[in-house]
Amino acid sequence: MPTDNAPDSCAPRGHEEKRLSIIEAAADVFVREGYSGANIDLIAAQAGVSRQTIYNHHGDKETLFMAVVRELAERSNASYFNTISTFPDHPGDLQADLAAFAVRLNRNCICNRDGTFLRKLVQAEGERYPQLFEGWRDQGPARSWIALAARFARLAHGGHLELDDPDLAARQFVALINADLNMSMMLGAVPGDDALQASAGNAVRTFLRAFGKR
Amino acid sequence: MPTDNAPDSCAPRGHEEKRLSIIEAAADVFVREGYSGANIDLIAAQAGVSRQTIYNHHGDKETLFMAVVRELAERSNASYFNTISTFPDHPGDLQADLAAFAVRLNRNCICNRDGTFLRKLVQAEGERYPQLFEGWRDQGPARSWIALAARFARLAHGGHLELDDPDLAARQFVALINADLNMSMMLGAVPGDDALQASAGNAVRTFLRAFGKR
DNA sequence: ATATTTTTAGACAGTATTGTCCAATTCGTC
DNA sequence: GACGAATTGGACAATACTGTCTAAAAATAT
Repeated sequence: MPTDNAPDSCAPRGHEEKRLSIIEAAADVFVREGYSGANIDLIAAQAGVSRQTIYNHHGDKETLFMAVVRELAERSNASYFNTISTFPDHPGDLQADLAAFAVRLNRNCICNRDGTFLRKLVQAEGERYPQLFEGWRDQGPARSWIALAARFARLAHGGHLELDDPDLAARQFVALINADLNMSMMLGAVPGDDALQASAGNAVRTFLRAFGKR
Repeated sequence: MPTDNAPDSCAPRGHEEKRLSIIEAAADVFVREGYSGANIDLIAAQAGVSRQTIYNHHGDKETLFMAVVRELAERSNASYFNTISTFPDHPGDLQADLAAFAVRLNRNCICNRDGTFLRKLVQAEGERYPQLFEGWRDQGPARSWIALAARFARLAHGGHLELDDPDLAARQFVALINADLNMSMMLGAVPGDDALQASAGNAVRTFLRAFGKR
C-alpha cells in the first residue's frame, strides 16, 4: 500500500467501518446525483473502497439504495424520539422553553444532514419504492407526531395551553417552526444558529398567541 | 401515416403545439425519473414526436431541462399572482373568506401539477443550476410573499387583524395552510377537495386565534 | 508463521443513451 | 397542385455504466 488513493475519507479499516463508509458515501452521491445519476465508481472512490467491495457488501445498486434509505430512516427516527423526549413538560418560561425545544427539533431532526438527505430521497424516489417509504413514514413521522401530540396534550392538561386538538397543534407547531426556513433550505442552504433561534422565536410567539392560556 | 404510434397524447399538429407537447412530456419524465434517468426517447414517445424533433427544437438535454424549468416557473408565478389578486381585502366573514382564499392558494399554486413539479425539480437539481433556481425564487416566491404580506398589512390596517409583522404573518399563513398536507404530498398524493377545505379551515382558525382582532 | 477470508485493480461483456446524419415523407402555404 | 420547411424513422459512432470475473495483495485469525 504505497499511497492511499482515497480522495475523501481515508480508507476505512475494519469490515463494519467499510460498510458504514459505503453507506455514507452512497447517501451523499444518491442525494447529489439522484438514483440514476449515481455512479458506483464515484461512490467507491468517495468511500475509499474498491467497486467490488461495494458489490460484495450490498449486491447491487438497488439494494445499496434501500440500505441507504433504511440507515437514514433509522437515524432520523432515533433523532426524533430523542429530541421529543426533551419536550418541556414542566416549563418555567413557556415561550423560552418551547423555543429552545423548537431549535433542538430543527437542528437535530429537520435541518441536519440525515433529515435533509432523507427528505430529498423521499421526494425524488418515493413513488418508485412506495412500500419502503410508507414503512418509513409509519415508523417515523406518524409515530413521532403522536408522541409530540401527547406532550402537547399533557401541557394543555397541566393548564399551560388551551387546545382542542393536540394532533393538529403538533402539526401546526412543526409547520410554524419551519415557516422561515423552508425556502432557503430548498436550495441546499443550512440555516445558522441565529436563523434557527429567530425562526423558533417567531413560531412559538405565534403558537402561544393562538394556544397560550388567554 | 398508417397508424398513429403516439402512446399518450395524439400527435400534436402545429409547430408550437409540438413545442408545448415536448415541454409537457419532458416535465413529466424529468420529474418522474430525475434528470439523469430521463430518457429522450421516452420523452419523444410521450410527446408523440420523433426524437429528432426534440433536438431541432431544444438543442440538447440540458437546454430542454432549462426550458422546462422556465416554463413551469412562469406558469407557477402567474398562478401565484392571479390567486393573490383574489385576496379578501374587504371580508364579510373573515374566517370563511380567508379559508376560501387558502383553498385557492393550495389548489392553484401549491398542490397542482406545476407547483409540485417545480418543487420537485428545485429540490432535486437546484444545487446543480443555482442561478436558474435563484432567478425563479427572486422572480416568484420572493415577490409573491411581498404581495401577500401587503394584503395582510392592508387587512390589519382596516382593523380586521392585529399584526406586528405582515411578512412574518404571510409566511406563517402559508406554512399553516400546508401543515396537514405536507406529509401526504411527499409521497405524491394529490389532496382531494375535502382535504383542502379541512386543512384551510384548521389553518385559518389557528391563524385568527393568533392574529384576529382580540 | 501460516491459513483463511477479505479486499483490490483491472479487464471484460453486455447494455443503454446521447447526439448526429440522412433520405424519405408529410405539412403548411402560395 | 407545387414549393419550401418541418418532421420522421432509422442507422450510426461515441461514450458511459453496471455487474462479473480473475489473479494478486492485504488483512485477519489461528
